[in-house]
Amino acid sequence: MLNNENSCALPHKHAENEYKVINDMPSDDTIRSVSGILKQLGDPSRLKIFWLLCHCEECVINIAAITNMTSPAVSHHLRLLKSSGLITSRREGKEMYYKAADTEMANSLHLTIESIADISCPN
Amino acid sequence: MLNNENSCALPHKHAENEYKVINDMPSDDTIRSVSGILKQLGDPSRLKIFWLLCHCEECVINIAAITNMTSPAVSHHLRLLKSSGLITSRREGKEMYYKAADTEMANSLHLTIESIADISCPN
DNA sequence: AAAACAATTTAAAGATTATTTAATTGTTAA
DNA sequence: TTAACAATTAAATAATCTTTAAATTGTTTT
Repeated sequence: MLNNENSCALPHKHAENEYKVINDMPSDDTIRSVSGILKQLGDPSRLKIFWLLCHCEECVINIAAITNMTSPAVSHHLRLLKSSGLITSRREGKEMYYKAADTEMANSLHLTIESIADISCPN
Repeated sequence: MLNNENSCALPHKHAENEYKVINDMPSDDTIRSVSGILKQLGDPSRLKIFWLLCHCEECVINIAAITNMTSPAVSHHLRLLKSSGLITSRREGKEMYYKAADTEMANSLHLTIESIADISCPN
């Protein structure tokens, strides 16, 4: 058993619970997965797009117009958001419509965003 | 009044509520602020450090040992987390001790992280 | 005061990511 | 089937960020 109180792998011994904490630590895969999701919304352009798509369904050129970005840039971010499972798309004629995914993850992140906005910018 | 139903600034008119949504859109400052916070935890190294510091107080070399990083790298990430207000520090002798800030923001983000981990990695 | 330890800073390298422009694909309407 | 519009892709550039190695600062102990 590694990282227990006897093997004493840590340079210093401080807290009593620190080896228990290390044992409960999320795996690298979990860390990567969670940070991968949060990274999506850590970019202001994508956060703006995601917020918008939480509130209405829109086509690419409208998203570009609303967010002051070019279509290719929007397309790039939409692709990332979609492959993270945060948004979905459908085609109708010439246009692609995007909206926030109807999932626990997307809904939960939407709430988190509003909450952070309230806490950090209490206007 | 810009972006109302008459000025018709959008290339296409789709949803009925889209101009209402645009009017309610968070300011660029708010978007930057929220994405700035989320970006902190969008990096796997910082997420790991923050998770650890949500569960115990630790000194820099222990954090480095636990996360398999060098001290300078840890120091760099600690500085970013601290200037975002997510962690605090205190000196005791030669060592600097870090832990998660006791704020609504830090607590809320901790819950969000655990929630995302549960949703995306249901082990 | 010197030596040892802990942490930070700096500068540079390496890696990743965002944006732009141009070209291309897909769909509809003339 | 050609023209027009919407969206994506590709290549290149620009910008940002992470990590490393070396040097420096701060604190304690001998």
